Amino acid sequence: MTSNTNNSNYSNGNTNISSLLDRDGGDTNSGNVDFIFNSNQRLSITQQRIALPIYQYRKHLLYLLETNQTVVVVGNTGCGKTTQIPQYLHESGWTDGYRTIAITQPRRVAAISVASRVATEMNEELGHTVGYSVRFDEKVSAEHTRIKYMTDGMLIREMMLDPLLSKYPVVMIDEAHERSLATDVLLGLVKKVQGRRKDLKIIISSATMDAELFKQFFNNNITNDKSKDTAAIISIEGTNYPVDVHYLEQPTLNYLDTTLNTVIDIHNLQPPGDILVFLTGQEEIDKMVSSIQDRVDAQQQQQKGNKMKVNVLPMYSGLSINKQIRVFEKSGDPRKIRKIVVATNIAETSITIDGIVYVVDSGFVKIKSYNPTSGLESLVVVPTSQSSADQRAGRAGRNRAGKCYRLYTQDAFTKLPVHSIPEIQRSNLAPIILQLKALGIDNILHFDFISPAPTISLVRALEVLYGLGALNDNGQLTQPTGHIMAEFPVDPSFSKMIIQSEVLGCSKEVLSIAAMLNVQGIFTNHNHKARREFIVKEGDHLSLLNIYNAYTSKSSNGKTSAGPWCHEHQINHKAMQRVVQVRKQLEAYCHKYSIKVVSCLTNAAIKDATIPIRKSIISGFFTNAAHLQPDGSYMTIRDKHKLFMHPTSVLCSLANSPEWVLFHDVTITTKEYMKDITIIDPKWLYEMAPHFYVYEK
DNA sequence: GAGCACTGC
Repeated sequence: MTSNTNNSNYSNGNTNISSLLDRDGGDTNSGNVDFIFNSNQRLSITQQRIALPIYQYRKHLLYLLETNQTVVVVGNTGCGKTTQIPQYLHESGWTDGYRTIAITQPRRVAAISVASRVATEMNEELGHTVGYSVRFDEKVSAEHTRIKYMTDGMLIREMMLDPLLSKYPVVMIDEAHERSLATDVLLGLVKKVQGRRKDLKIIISSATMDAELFKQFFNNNITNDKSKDTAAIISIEGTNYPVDVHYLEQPTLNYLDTTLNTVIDIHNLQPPGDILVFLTGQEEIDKMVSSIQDRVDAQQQQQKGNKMKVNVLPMYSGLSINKQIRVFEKSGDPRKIRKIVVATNIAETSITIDGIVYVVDSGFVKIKSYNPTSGLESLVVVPTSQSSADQRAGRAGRNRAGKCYRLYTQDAFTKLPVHSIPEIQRSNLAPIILQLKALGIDNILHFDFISPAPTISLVRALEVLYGLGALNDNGQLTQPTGHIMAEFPVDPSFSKMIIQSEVLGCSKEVLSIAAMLNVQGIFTNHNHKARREFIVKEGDHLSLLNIYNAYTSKSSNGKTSAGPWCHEHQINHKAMQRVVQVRKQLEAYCHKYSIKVVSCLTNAAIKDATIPIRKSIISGFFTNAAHLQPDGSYMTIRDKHKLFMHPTSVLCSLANSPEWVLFHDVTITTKEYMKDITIIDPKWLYEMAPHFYVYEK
């Protein structure tokens, strides 16, 4: 992880919110166009661009793109690839004839911020020559936009309208080494397009370790003659400083104790410089933050250790924006106060914190895992991969030479997997299989994924899609149901439930429930207090609807009382605003496909309005039905999996446990818990999913 | 009576 140390373009210490965004292009520090060199000399935009490491490779890169179909660009954050390559292509004629370069990003903030940065560099308004396209937000001009930043999910969606990507002479897939689900799908898709469009150029931006994998995936040369390769790799030297990596001599039994001791040792023995600690989750991090603070306080009271003050801060995505921003603020004079940030993996990929000199790596990460047999997704703590560990270490070398303390032995490091398991190998594949079907990919089992999706996950996904009525007996997309389901920007279970709700006359209510379930972090306290204040005895889905309706009665028609109302009921206002936005988008899709938005509450013919709503939910989530057992637990009907009711469910407060329930999802902690649960009549299962449940007397 | 890594359409 060492690289050249003789570059001089380190920036000054200003930090602001734009540091939230982990971008290359030299702006990781100030986000302003004018960033300041150590000589305090302000440079013109042109001078800044020329100073970026990638500039020296400009000609070579353009040459490789002329002579290859695919170019893999390897370069650290900071080398300028994301902001500069599209401009080089634009300047050298690739966008002539009203053509556009597409650059995909795994995250929406990144797409927007890079587009904004590049527009500024080109002295243009955003949305003219340079634009972006992300969910809920788009700034592009059909006529003028030549460089378009977008999320990878958005480009997949565009392919439904234009399968050959005919607008684009070049597609650049950025941050491909992160191997997100959407990136992996996109890699397979663009390779397929390249087979039909020899003129389509692909640029993959990747970290060092994966470059060869990407090259081989796109290389069409079947001979041994390397001069006939159709893919090439170019390495850009980065701007990172060397990082000294330290390992434990003996493995630790308790990585949390070792983390605490290591942080205190660094603080007492090492020169000024901020510390970044990698742990696995919220609870762990909050505890560690107070332990570190307590230890430092204690030793200062005894007048021992380092007299420097500390500013210990947590960082994880569940934190409110205001608290997240504190991580990027200067703590004060770095000689007098040391900032210690305790973070999840969010600090490995999504954000860059300035001024970090020491990294403490626990060696663990919490990731999503999927069990195709039970169909359940859960979160598990696992050791990191080598590339992940190197990425973490690199966070210490952004401003000057740094140190990384790995809380495991060097031997253990060599035994770690080189790469993390790509998301596609640990996810429920039903949503992406449906999208691929809609893109005309018939033989899913033979789709060319860069890393193969597990066959059992594929089979399970096909089975669920068939059960939902999206695929017919021949595995083809049904008309119009399957096509409509693929278009909706939610998982197929949700789109099925929405389509069904029109038939049952309750689409207005079901849209609200779908939107509520699609937004995270609605409740601001642990026990979900508001659920009980808005309890509906049939269960959580209807209680969520009740909360949504109560919220909109406060927020609609220009009323301004929604904020205080949210605060009073311990509901996250930002999350509710997003619910409204998601619901609006879903309703727009309903109008597009002539799905009537009707209410069952105003329909006098419906005696119990909760019944059509609950039946609609079953039509999408019929796999998640469970039956009460004598010991108070539940057993899934499908594969006899033992589950418990989560204490935040409103059904927990009932005197008697309901016999039959439907749950939205499962979380595995001390036990396996069902979350968002609704009481059902088992007869409805046969009614709504006859192909899945057979009636037995 | 528990507590949720990170994203995206």
